[in-house]
This record gives sequence, C-alpha cells and structure tokens, in this order.
Amino acid sequence: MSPTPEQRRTARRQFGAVPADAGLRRGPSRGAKKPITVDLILDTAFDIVAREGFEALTMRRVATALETGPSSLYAHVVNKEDLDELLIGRLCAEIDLPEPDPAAWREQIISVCGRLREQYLRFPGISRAALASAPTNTDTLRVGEGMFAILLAGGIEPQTAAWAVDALNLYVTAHSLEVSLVGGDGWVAGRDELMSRLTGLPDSFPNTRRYAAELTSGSTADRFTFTLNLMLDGLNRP
Amino acid sequence: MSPTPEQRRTARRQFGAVPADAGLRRGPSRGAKKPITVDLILDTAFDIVAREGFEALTMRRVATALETGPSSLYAHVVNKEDLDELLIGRLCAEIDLPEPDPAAWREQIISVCGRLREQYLRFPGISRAALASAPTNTDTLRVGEGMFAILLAGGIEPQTAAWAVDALNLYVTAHSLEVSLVGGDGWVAGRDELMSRLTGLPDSFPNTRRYAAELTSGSTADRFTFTLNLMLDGLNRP
DNA sequence: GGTCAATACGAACGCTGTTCTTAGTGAAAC
DNA sequence: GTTTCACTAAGAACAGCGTTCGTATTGACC
Repeated sequence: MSPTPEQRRTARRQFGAVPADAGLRRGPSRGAKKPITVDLILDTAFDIVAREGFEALTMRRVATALETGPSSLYAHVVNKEDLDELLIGRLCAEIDLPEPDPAAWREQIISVCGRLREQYLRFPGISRAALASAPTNTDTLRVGEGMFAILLAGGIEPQTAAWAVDALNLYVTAHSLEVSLVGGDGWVAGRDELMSRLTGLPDSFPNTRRYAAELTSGSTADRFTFTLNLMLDGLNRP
Repeated sequence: MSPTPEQRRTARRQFGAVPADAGLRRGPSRGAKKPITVDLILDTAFDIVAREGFEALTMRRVATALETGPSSLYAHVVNKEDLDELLIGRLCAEIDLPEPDPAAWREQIISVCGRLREQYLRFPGISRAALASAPTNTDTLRVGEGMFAILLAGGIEPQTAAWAVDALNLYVTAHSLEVSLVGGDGWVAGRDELMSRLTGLPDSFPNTRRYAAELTSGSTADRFTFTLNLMLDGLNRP
C-alpha cells in the first residue's frame, strides 16, 4: 500500500526521509504529460511565488499551471497549509551550514541569517508560510540545529543560545515578510514621500519630525544587519 | 457633502482627526436598530476577534453580527484592509506612553512593549494586521514617537534609536503573532510532546537532542522579555 | 412639498480551499 | 490471458470569501 498524503505528512514530521515511491506510477498518463509528483508541484509552486508573489499561490493556480484540475493535487498534498510547509522545508534545505568556528561565530550567524533572508526574498511573501509553519519540520529544525551549534561553539550558554536561536529565526522571518509586503525597492521609491509625511506631522510628534531623516535612512539590508548586530551584541555581555 | 470612505481614509492617513459627522444621520433607520457607524463596526469587529480570533473576522461575519448584509459596511469602510488598519489604530490608541525618564529608559521601553504585546494577545492573530498595515497610520506613529522619545532620553544616538524603534516594533508584532498562531497555552500543553520529538531526532541533531530541555523551557512571556533585553543590551555598548 | 445626497441592503460576480464522484491505468493475482 | 485491485487523474460541485451594482429608503435643505 503506497502512503496517503496524510501518512506522508506525519512521516515527514517525524523523520523527514520519505519512502519516495521512485518512478512507480499507477494511473492515467493522458498523452505525454509528465506525471504529477510532489516535487513537480513544489517546482511549479516556487515558480509562481517567484514570479507573482505568495499571495498568488493558490491551489487552482498551481493546478492550471500543471494543466489539470485543483482536485488532482490533493492526491499528493494534504492541504494548502501542507504545501506551504513543504515549500518552507525545501527552502530551508538549501541553506548550507558552516562548520562551527569558535573564533568567527558572529560572522557565521550573520552569514546564515543573511542567506535565509536572501532565500525568503527570492520568493516574496513566502516568509508568511514560515511564520505559520510548525517548527517541528525537519528541515526547519536542521537550520535551527546549525545556528545552535554555532552559538554553542561561540561560548554562549546553552539556555541563552537556545532562546537566541528562536529569537533570531523569528526576526529574520518577520523582517523578510515586512520587506516583501512593502515591496522592496518600492520603499526606496517612496522615501521622499514618507519623509515629507513625517515632517508634516502635528506638533505632538516632535522627535519623529526632527529626526525624520534618520528614521527613513538606510536600506532594508542595513536595518537587517543592524538589528542582528544588536542581538548579537547583547549575547556576549554577561 | 459628507466624506466618502476613501476620503476618510486619506484624511486618516494624514491627520488622524476625523470630521466625525456626529449624530447626523441620513438614510433608512429600519426599526429601532442602531445606525451603523465606523465605531460600531470596530466594536463588533473587536468582539469577534476576541472571541473567535482574527481568522474569523470577515466582512460577512461583521455584517451578520450587525444584522445586515455585507455591502452595508462599505459605506463606512473602504476595504477589509482598511478595517484592519482601523483596528490596529484603535488598538495602538489605547497604549499610554510614559513621560520619558532618562534613568529608567530600559524599564519604560519594556513596559510599553509589554503593554503592546498584551493588547495584541487580547485579540488573537490581530498582529497579522499590524504587520501588513502601513506604518504611516497616525496612531501607530504615536507609539513609535513615544518609544523614540524614551530611547533619546536614555541617551541613545538618534540614528541608532530610530532603527531600534523599528526593530522593537517588528519583534513585538512577530512574537505576538507567533504566540497567537501556536495557541498560547497550547504551547505549554504540548511541551512534553515537543520534548520527546526533539530527543527522538536523528543523530545529525546532536545539540538539539542534548539541550531539548533548554530549547523547550520558559513561557512565551519569558522568551519575550529575554529577546527584548537582548536588544536593549546591544543598545548601550557603543 | 419637492429635491437631493447619503445610507442601507439584496443579489450577484469571481475568487478561494476542499470534497465527492467517476473514469482510467498499470501492476499483480489467478 | 484474463481478472482484480489499488492507485491516480480529473470534472463538478459546495460553502465561504471580498467586493460591486442597482435600487429602495430616508432625512435635511430650498
């Protein structure tokens, strides 16, 4: 008996390795069309997100891209939620983790977080799925383990490191989501407008008005590394 | 001419004060039903979110709670997005900001962030709207100004303080959203299960397995103040 | 009293995720 | 070689969503 999507999902939650079913196909092969597989679904899903954003990723959209009906997907995927989780999994799987170097733990953490951000931004809005996704996913846990190892090698106490990993992960995800929502370069384009709006505020906003330049300065990447450094600075000052 | 919802929205984005139209009513008053106003809509919306979560907040749900059709709302509100923004606005308006005290800037920041978290968690999932909402909302900017003032009084450099306000706001929102999604006390209930899942991981997760206790320890509030302190520690070490 | 602008609201459109049902296929069993 | 069977593919449909259109109803103003 080959596994139902539900079984695959619970298996995924526990081990991460999947029986795979390799080329074994049963069912109609209408014409020369490629058979639908989970990997094929994920490929087209990533393609859609990269092109049109995560909001445009619907079951129907994926189905029509595969030249089929929506119901055909439910033989391979439990849910939209399940699809999202699979996407995040594969996205995290492409993050390569360095061998922990006690002397360079700071740079290593920043590098991993930066790579994570990069991946999230390549697929605009997908970080929303990362926020909702259960943290028990194996691939998600893998990058967690990687960051954890780096912090431990850096001499951070286990309890502190454990919570820091969560905090860093959460911040990276939230930052990426915010950047995706605002629209990336749309931020830079609307900076002048934002500035004038801040300076045009009532008198009850003295600091916001005076430091409008500081408030609107910097690229999203600048702000990202700033906050990362903020947290890392807080880590080694016991 | 009384303003259309669009006009109210743009007015709101710029000033925040609204002409109000006070009891002036034109239109059918079927029976003794209360006339629909923006405030009434917001009241019932908050009620729904508090009871059933942000996911359950739909236009139709609000309309039926008001014993009317969905289209009746669009005379007072531009969008669902606009409704969300209004909710966040009113939520932020209930945050009272302390007079900046240079000696207690740390405690003051933590207090404001804690109050913000409290408000977000009272209405589960509403922080999602805060993430999407444009940061040009007057009420949102008000608490930004408040936190900014506290940091400046604490001697933080303007540029650093400006970016820190954004980082803190983003973290508070993301944390609240995560807590809402996981389900609050559901976290505590599933801790044992999570622990056993972590310890049951493959050998490629040595640190996660060894420190599973540390990883799953602490309440959400503990982790919240931990991360806040992390960022604040990073602030005053130039 | 008549005019007009603003509100209220039923009906409908296009979209979503999901399920039910039916048709079709290859591998295995006899 | 035929039959059985587990599985996939896919059409049709359902409930629910945000939103718009058209229309009826009302109060204030001339």
